Amino acid sequence: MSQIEIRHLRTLVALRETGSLVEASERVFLTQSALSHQIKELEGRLGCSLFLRKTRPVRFTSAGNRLLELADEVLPRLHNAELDLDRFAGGQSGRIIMAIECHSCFEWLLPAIDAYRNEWSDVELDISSGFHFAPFPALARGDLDLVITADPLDEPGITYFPIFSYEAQLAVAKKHPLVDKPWVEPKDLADEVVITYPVDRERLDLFSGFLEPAGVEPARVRHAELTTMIVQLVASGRGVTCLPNWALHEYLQNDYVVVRSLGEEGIWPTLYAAVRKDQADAPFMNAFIEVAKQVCFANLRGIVTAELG
Amino acid sequence: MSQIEIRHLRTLVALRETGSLVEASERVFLTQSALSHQIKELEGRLGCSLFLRKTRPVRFTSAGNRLLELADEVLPRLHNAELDLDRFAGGQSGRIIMAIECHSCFEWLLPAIDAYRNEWSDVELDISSGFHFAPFPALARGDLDLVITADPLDEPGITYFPIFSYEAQLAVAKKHPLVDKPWVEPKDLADEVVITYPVDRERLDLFSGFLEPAGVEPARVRHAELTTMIVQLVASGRGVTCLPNWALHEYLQNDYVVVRSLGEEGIWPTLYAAVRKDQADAPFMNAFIEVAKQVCFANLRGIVTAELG
DNA sequence: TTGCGACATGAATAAAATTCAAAACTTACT
DNA sequence: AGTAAGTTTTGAATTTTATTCATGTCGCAA
Repeated sequence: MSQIEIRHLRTLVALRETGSLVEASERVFLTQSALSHQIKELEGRLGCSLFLRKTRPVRFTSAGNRLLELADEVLPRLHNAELDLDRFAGGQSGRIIMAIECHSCFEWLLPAIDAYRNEWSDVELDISSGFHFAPFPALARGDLDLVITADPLDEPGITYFPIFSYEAQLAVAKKHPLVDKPWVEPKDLADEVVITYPVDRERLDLFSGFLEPAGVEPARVRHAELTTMIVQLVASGRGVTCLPNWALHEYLQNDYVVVRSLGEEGIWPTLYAAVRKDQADAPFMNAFIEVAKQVCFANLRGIVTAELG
Repeated sequence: MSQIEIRHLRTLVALRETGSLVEASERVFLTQSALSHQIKELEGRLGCSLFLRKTRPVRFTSAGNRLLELADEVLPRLHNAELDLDRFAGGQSGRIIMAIECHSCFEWLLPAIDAYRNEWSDVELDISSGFHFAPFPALARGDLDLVITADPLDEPGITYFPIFSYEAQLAVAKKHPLVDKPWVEPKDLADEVVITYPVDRERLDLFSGFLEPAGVEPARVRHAELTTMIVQLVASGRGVTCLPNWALHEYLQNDYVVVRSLGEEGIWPTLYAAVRKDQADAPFMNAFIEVAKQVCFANLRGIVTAELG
């Protein structure tokens, strides 16, 4: 089947450059005899001779020249591929396909990706929208490489890097009765309309970390896609919402809404980058997480450093 | 040293196309075990894994994808080269570097080359001007592939194909005394100025086939490069010359000169194409000789079919 | 659980590439 | 011509590598 091997191309190139089997053999770190056998066998398989040996330097036949042409096309590409692979092997390059559990995280993730791409231009980057339902199996089997999550489950083969912590705050209209309370208790929301992103409750701090533990169900849950839309509904008194403090910051500045902590201590989720163990030490991956942290701390108001929980 | 082999690229492509080691192994005519070993070893050498096996179809890592990219660049080129080499092996293609001993032969050789090139466009063709002195050693060692000669020496490893025979005729001015003789004898030229191409005497029919056997030396030998120039000198009575009848034809038509045979029978050299034995049966080579003959018989007046001498 | 399909593994085997040692050519020089 | 130096060829021995065979393991679905 496969007649020609890389080895043959290397031999022919060495032969072209040196002009004799003896010198070519030094070049490819083989004995001259090996080269003689090697080429003889190739010529046999190809059915034509590749060069004429009775001259110095050797003369290539048309067939030999055709193979040299092939070598000139192939060997540099091979070399480049090997260089790239060395970088993959050294963790200098790789692929990061991400998914986010935290809906508002797009706001800082996109700038983080942009910043990272400047330094690590040949790392393949993408955000996958396809694995919202079950990101962890996808991460484990390699469909994803990084998941932004607030719930570090203790899965084997997954490493979690903390990014930052924030307060999940309740936002209410300025004239809302809860404004008078220093903080919110779960039962305060029993009669409220709660406005959320259209995602599972487990992925919402308000439910998973506050209402469900207390067994409280709000009067109604209403969905909106965009953060501004949610805040607008809240500001006009159609309900309350729970958002990260850093996402609410600008609306607070503009005096649209009032925010209160959930419970006396407040709820302080931590965002983690979940990564497969085999990539956890790769420089390109660590660099991404570092860049993400830097971008967040530079741009988001109200977040704090997190320790590994 | 050489990490990646063609075989590896083929395996990866099969794997991409089938999605599993089992099917890929059928595709490359190996056992599943062989592929497992092969890839494991490559991964070890490269220092990174190439694909994730726990999924169907298998997922390639960035390194795996990089190798597939390489395969897509390399394998088609390899295939093309193999197709070309098949044609070399089958004698459907090759190289013809020619030299001519017969100085006037450019006149028919160039049109012959043009005609041949139409049909055999990827045969490498060239006329070498570098081996006028010793074309046969050059032919034997492969610097040349074809020599046009009138003297088929019995060299081993060389095959001669006759192209055509012609008469080597003496051209003289219309008022020259020799016009009165039906043919020329060697001694008739003892007092003449002979005009020739500036080449060795052995390559001139007049000397090698007529004067030297008779031990006659002309009064003077004068050289000119171009056939027209030679004929002009002859026409104006500055000397006589010997040229192939087909080269003289047009001047005869125009009544510039008169021609006479050398001896009663005339001298009838035959032009041969001398070819190395290993190329003597190659279709591309036979085709060239056939085309050359056709072109000659179509364009040259006065030539006759030759038999192998 | 069990069974099935797919991949991994280790030892055995087959195949190959390479080396060694010697011979056959080539070339240049005397 | 004869010889010496350098180069390629050759055949057999050897080493290395690729492949197979026979199991073993793992994940997944019934």
